[in-house]
Amino acid sequence: MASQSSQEQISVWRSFLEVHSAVIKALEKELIEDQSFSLTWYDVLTHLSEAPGARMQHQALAESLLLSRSGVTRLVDRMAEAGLVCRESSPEDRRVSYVVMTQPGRDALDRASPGHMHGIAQHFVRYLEAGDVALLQGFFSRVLDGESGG
Amino acid sequence: MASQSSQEQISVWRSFLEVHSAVIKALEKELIEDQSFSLTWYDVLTHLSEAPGARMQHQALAESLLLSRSGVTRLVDRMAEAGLVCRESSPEDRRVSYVVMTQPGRDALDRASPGHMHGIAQHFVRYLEAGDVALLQGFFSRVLDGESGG
DNA sequence: GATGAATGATTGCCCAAGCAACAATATACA
DNA sequence: TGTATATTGTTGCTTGGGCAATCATTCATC
Repeated sequence: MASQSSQEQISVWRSFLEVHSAVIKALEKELIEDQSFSLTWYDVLTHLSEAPGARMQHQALAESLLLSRSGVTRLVDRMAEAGLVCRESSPEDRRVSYVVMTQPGRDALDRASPGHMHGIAQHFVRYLEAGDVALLQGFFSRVLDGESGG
Repeated sequence: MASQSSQEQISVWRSFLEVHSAVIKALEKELIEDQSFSLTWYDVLTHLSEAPGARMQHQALAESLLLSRSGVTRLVDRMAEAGLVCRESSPEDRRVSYVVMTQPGRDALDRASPGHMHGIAQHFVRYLEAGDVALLQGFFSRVLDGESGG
């Protein structure tokens, strides 16, 4: 499309960054105030809850969370210490260890979820107008398709 | 608008996060490979270059960069050590110290800028289709207006 | 089957950033 | 004028995350 970026297009990019920062900060703050855990922890729990058996390999979790493997190792350490997840080693492949959501983890997610959804609605979704959803989703999908392949 | 978030709206939010992560990572990688400095440094230089006299107070810089004051102190320490900026204390208010872009800083920005602009075009702007710019800018502006005020 | 390459997770080390406490200075107001 | 309050920047401490090296295990090839 645009081989040279107009000022307006750069401006969209900058606004994108500002929106990200502002909304993330608001959501993180609320989540910590309400549940005393971070957006990252929430993300882990969400991904686990959507995975079959509420269990995922470290590797897969790292990819989903867009984090490095070592980051995930440490993250899981902390969450395990807090009792929200535990590790289980695979009998088939003794290198892999699964991260499994515990009942307290499930409870924590259930407690946090309504508030967080409300936060997303409040700080982001409510600014969407008719037609925005489809268009934004289209744009984001194109970016993700294009970027994942290189 | 939507007081309860549909699945599609949440999905937009998630895609937003993924796009941010993917694009930031790509840009950061390129910038570091090409110029061996980070997106944050680039941001500092950009903001300084747009400020009158290429100088800003720490405070103002922190607000622009969406960073904490202490973060900026340390950031400026590193950039000053690299020679890209320097500090100047204000004669009017002896508490404030200005961050001023040096000539090497200007040069670094000039060297980095074309590549970075190209990166933004490549990883973000080129996925914009006709009509996207206005709509995205509208949405982002509404979010920023709404969020800055509370 | 043995041996070299690939893969999964962990560890050591480092960096960047936030919070809270602080020092220096400026402002308000009594 | 003098004292309380606010503001600016810095510092100590902690945290979260990345990269590269490592260990254990599995796969591939011979």
